[in-house]
Amino acid sequence: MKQSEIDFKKVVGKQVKKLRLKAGMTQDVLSERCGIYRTYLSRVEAGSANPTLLVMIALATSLGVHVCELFHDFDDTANDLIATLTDRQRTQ
Amino acid sequence: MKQSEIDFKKVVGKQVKKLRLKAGMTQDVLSERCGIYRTYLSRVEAGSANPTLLVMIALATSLGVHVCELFHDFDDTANDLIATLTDRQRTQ
DNA sequence: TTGTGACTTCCAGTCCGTC
DNA sequence: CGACGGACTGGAAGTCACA
Repeated sequence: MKQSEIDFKKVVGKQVKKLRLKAGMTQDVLSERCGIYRTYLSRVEAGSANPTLLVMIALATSLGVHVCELFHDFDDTANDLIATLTDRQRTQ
Repeated sequence: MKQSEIDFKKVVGKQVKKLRLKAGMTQDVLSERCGIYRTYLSRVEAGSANPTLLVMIALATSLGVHVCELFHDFDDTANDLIATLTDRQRTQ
């Protein structure tokens, strides 16, 4: 697996954790609220899991935020990637 | 499966398709560029697939947009959901 | 060019534990 | 309360034929 992929999962995980703590919830409460398993939520927060679209939507709505919020922090990483790809497009 | 879940996948799929056409790519080109199979991309666009975080990031970067763009259109649906959940929090 | 059915493979997600 | 490990099952993801 590429390094960037690990980063993406880690960034999303950290964001989930941050928002969860901000909302004053335990993993137990949040996991129950959005219908996923607590141990799996733990993996998501740790950045070792690769959650699906529906899981992320469930997390976002249970946290009371828009899905975009989960991706908020890797703007820089993402923009770098986009720049690289745009570059590649231009030069080929 | 709940109706709302189908909607979410459909909305994301439509957004991918819209952005792909806007970039003037065929499914074949986009799928190759982000390393997923064309027929699977077709299912994602149709809203029948439930893509993972890494797939969506690959799609977004290959399309040259931020991941948030993929969720752009279901602001209303999402906000309704959040409102419902916030309500539930308040009343329990 | 794209959509879909059918099939396989492997990981997302569940459930049990321990520390 | 949360991290982590392992074993298991269903579904994400990969592949091809065909319309």
